[in-house]
Amino acid sequence: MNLIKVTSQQVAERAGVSQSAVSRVFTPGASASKKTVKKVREAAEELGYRPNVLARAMVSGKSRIIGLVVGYLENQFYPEALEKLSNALQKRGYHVLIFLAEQNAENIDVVVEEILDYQVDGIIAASVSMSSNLSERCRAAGVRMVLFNRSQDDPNMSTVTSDNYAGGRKVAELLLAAGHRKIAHIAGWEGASTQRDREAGFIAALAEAGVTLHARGQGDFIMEKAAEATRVMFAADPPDAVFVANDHMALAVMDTMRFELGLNVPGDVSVVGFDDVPAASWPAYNLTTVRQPANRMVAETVDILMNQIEDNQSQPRRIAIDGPLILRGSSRIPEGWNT
Amino acid sequence: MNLIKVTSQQVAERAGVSQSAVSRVFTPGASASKKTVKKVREAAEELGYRPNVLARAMVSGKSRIIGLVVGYLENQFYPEALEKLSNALQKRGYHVLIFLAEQNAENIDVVVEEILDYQVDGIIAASVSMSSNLSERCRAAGVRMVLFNRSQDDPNMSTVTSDNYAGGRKVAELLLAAGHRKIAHIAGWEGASTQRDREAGFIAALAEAGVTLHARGQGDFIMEKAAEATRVMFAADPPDAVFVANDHMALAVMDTMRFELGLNVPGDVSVVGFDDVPAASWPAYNLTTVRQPANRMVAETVDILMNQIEDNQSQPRRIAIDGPLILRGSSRIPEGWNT
DNA sequence: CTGAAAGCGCTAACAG
DNA sequence: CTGTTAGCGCTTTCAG
Repeated sequence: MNLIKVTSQQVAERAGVSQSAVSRVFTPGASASKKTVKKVREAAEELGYRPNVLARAMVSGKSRIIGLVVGYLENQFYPEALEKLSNALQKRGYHVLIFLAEQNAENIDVVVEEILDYQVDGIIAASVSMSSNLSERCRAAGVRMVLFNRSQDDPNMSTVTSDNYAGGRKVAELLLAAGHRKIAHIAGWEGASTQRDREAGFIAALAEAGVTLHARGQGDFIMEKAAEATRVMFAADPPDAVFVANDHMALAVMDTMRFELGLNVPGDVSVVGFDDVPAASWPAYNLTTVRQPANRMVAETVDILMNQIEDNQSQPRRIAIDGPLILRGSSRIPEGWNT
Repeated sequence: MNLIKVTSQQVAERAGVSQSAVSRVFTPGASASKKTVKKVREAAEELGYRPNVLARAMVSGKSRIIGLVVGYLENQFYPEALEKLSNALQKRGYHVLIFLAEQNAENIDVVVEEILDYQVDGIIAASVSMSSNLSERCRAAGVRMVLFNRSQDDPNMSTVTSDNYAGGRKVAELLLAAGHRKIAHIAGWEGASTQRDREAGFIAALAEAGVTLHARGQGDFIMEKAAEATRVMFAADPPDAVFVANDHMALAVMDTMRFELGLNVPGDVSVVGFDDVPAASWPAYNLTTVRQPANRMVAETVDILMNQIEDNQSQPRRIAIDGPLILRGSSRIPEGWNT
């Protein structure tokens, strides 16, 4: 049917035109007469020609590759986000070079360098922290970056998150309204802005009601650690409500309560998570949570990145999208709340 | 700290050597004197030079990019596999260009062409079916492909799966040994080899014991469809055991049984899945299942692909790795089985 | 509108 | 071991 590799030169010969004519036909926004286009398209079709993206990237300086750095995929929020991001980017003619980086500062440096080696047009870093050093490195290389679901103080860096602070507040308000007063928190990894913001909002709203945290455990976004924190917490003075920093941990927390500690959720204790991952709505958990609006987060992320790539003047943006509280069965329902 | 883009030429000038000397220093298995190496490395360090992978790919014909096609990420088996694949490949100096393809024949053609445009060295197709037409196209382009967790009759195509037939048998043997006789199956998408093989093994082992399928539902690997199939199945003559074609559906099946139909699992009905995804071991489900040995599947996949890339003579291989039955609490335990 | 020519940044012979 | 010389396949001036 065709040769191993067909070049524009070969198409040109067959079509009886110059090689640059072929290039023009395949370059969006170039000029060629109808006749030329026809001849070239036919020849290309016959030969099974497709432009070599790498060669194009070399000369144009645009690879149409986006580097995507992801911390880990165990938390269902990330596969979902990855899928949406990749689709949105594909739709715009970009493709995704994926890099999995352990949450380790050494490593992330290496990863970013490797990404840069591919002359990517931009980088999306999901749930990874970036030293300003590194972001500086990218800027020097002319590569734009946006942080997804992670914020950073550096005002030069674009970030897209849900409004974690407001989300934390909503959880506190719900728990308070439901009459809880012995309210505990199981925290995620402290290095994450999501953790800090969620907890800050949560604590602030509690404080406004004159309530202080009854207990606090450290789960680091890891299921097993969250389970252990739960055991410890309930071995001491048990709370009557627990806000877990994300759904992923909350699932483990609920399992521990029910199957190890023999507790009834929400009868003995209310549990609220954050993210609204698919498993949160599974009947076995039916977890009350704050939804992170993944679709809108993805849309914003891609928009910002495209703007930065296409318009060099475009300023960094920092966006926090409000996410709704999803009231389900793992928490006591306050009287008079319209569910 | 450094310029926008540093070329080997600039390093050469600074180091006082030729551009090709610089290239040699950065080309594994090239020869350069200690002195040259030192001078070049220093100059490169000072300038922040890193070779342009794309340019290297163009001339060498090797991009060190692997195209990875994935159907969908909702089933937890795939994020896990993706993570392991990507890590294994990174370890060998390759990187992953990821493509999400709906399970749609039209679409997959487009996706493969796009992948080819990037001059990838190989393709891994996870849970996607490939027309022999397409695989022919890849071969013509000199690109090797291996199918992950999906088999195909085409003997020219390398495939890596778990031993789905044997797995199906194991499930039947377990259910039979536990005394079940009204045994049902909720199937996945019929287009998938995994579905066909699992069911074939299952049915064969039942038949050997003189047992025929009590009922059969169609879930297409989709949670909601599996739930609906469960409702229909129990509205008729209820089975006392159900083999669900994968864990992802089995979770929904269990939830439907327990929370909608008020059934006790495994008291009223045993449920067995396939894959051993993380959620299968969560206490809320505690699902008996057949494990797909992801680590070994990934290792084999990468091995085969690397062999094909490095040794052009290398023949296609077709591998099915045996996976153990993981006995948990969602199924009745046969007397005398050592759990 | 079109062809000729000049590279993009790098590797791979080829002489020395 | 090292520098010189060709390109890899393509886009992009530049004349015409």
